Amino acid sequence: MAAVRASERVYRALRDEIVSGHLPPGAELSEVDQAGLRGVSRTPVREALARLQAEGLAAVGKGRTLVVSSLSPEDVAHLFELREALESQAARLAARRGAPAVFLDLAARFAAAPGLLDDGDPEREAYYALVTELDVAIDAAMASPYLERSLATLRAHVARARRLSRDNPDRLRRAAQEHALIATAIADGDEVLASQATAVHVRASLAAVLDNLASRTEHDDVTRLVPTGAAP
Amino acid sequence: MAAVRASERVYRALRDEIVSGHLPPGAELSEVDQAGLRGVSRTPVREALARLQAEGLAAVGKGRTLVVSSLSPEDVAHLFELREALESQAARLAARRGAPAVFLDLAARFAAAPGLLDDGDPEREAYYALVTELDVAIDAAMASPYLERSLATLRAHVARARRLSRDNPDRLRRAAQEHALIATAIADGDEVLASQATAVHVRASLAAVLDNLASRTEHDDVTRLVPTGAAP
DNA sequence: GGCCCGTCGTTTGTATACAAAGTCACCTCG
DNA sequence: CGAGGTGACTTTGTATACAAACGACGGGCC
Repeated sequence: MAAVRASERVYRALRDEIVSGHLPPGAELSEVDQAGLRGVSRTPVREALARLQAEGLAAVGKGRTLVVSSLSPEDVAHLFELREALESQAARLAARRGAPAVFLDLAARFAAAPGLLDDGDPEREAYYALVTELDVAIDAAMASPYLERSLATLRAHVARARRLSRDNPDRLRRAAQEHALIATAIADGDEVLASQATAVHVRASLAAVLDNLASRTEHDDVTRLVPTGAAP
Repeated sequence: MAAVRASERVYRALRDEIVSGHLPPGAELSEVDQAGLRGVSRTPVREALARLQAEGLAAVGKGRTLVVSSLSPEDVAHLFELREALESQAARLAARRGAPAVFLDLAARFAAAPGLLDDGDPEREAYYALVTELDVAIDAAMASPYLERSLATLRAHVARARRLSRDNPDRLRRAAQEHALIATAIADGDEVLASQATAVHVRASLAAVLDNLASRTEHDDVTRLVPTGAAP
C-alpha cells in the first residue's frame, strides 16, 4: 500500500503543489496543518519541509513560520543566472560525450514542432514533454552526477517560473527553433555552439517570462502571487 | 548555553569532520551512534544526516545505512565540471556588478602572495584564508542568491577534494597568479576575461589535484580514503 | 554439499508526548 | 494617548516509545 516512505510522499506532494502554483508564494507551511492534511505525523512532514527549505522552495517567514518562497521578477532574473551557468555546461558536456543519434532524432522533432503548436493547451503540454525528453537525454549524455543534481533542483524553480507566466504560441515556436539548434549542436559534437545556443535560449526564455509578467501586471493582480518582496 | 538548535550543531560538526577528512569516505553514519556520540536524541541527528545527504556529502551505503560519500578521482573530475560552471558565472557577474576597489586590493595581495609562500604550513593556511576572502567578495559582488546557494554547497565538496591532496608550493604560486588575474579582470569589469580566467584556474586546479592523487597512490595507501567504489 | 527458507537482530521510519521559545495582544502605567 | 512590559498562546525543537522493514545468519531439506 504505502510502499514508499510517508516523508517522501509528503515531500513530492508539497513540491508538486508549490511548482504547480496550487500553493502560492507566501502560503504558510505549518507542520501541524500539513500533518493533519496529509494524515501523517509531524515527523515526516518536518523532514519534507526541511528538504523543501534546502532546495529553496520554502523559506522562513516572519516569525518562525515556514512559507512558500516568493518568486519576484528579480528572483526569476537571478534564478536564470544560475540556469544559464548550469545548462550551458550541461549542453557542452553532452556535446562532448553524447551519442549523436539521440540528439539528431530530437532535433528533427523540435524542427517539426512549430507546425504542431498552432492551437490548444494539449499541444503545449506535448511540447513541454518533448523539452523534458531533451533534458533527460542531456542528463544521460553529459554523465556528470554533480551537475545533474544541481540541475534537478534548478528545474523545479524554472518550472515554477514558467508556471507564473504562460508562454504564448509565438514564443513557443521560437523556443522550438532554439531547442532544435541546441540538439543539432550536441549531435554534431560542437561544444561551443551547444553551450552558446543554450545561453541564447536561456536569455530569450528569461526575456519572455519577464515580458509576460510585466504585461500581466497591467490588468491582473499579480501581487497576490508575489506578496512579500524580500523577507529578512 | 545551547543558543543554536541541536540539529544545527550536529550538522555543522558532522560537516566539518567530513570536509576535514576526520570522517573518511565510507565511514558509517548511524543515527544511534551519532546520537550517543553528540549527546542528543536521534531526531536532530536524523535532520542533520538528511541535510548532509541532500548536499551529497553522505549517501546510502550497502544496506539502509548512510555513509560518508566516496570521492574518487572520477568524482573529483565530475565535481570540477560543476565547479567550472558555477565559478565562471560567478566571476562574470562579479565583473559586471562588483566595486573595482575591493578587487584591485585583492589582486595586489594575490600578486604579493607568491613571495610569502616559500615555507611552512601556516603560510598555506594564510593563503587559503585569502582565497576565502576572494570567494566572499565575489559572493557579495555578484548579488545572485541562487548562484550563491549552489556555490556554498559546492565549496564543501571542493574543500574536501583539496584536503585529499595537499597542494605543493609550486602549485600555490601558480594559483596565486591565476587568482590575481581573476581579481584584476573583475576589477576591470572584464566579464569575458574574468569568466575565462576562472575556467582556466579551475582546470589547472583539477589537474593539480589529480596529479597529486596519482603520485600519492604510488607509495601511499590511498585506498583507505577512497575505499569502496560501489562494492556490495 | 549446496541451496532455500525461516527466524532473529539491528536498523531506520513513524508517532506521540514534552519542553522551550518567540510572538502577539492586552493591560497598565507614565 | 502612547509606550512598555507581562501574560498566554501558538508555534517549532527535542526526546522517547513503538512498529516495520531489511539484511544476516543458521538450520533444514533436497
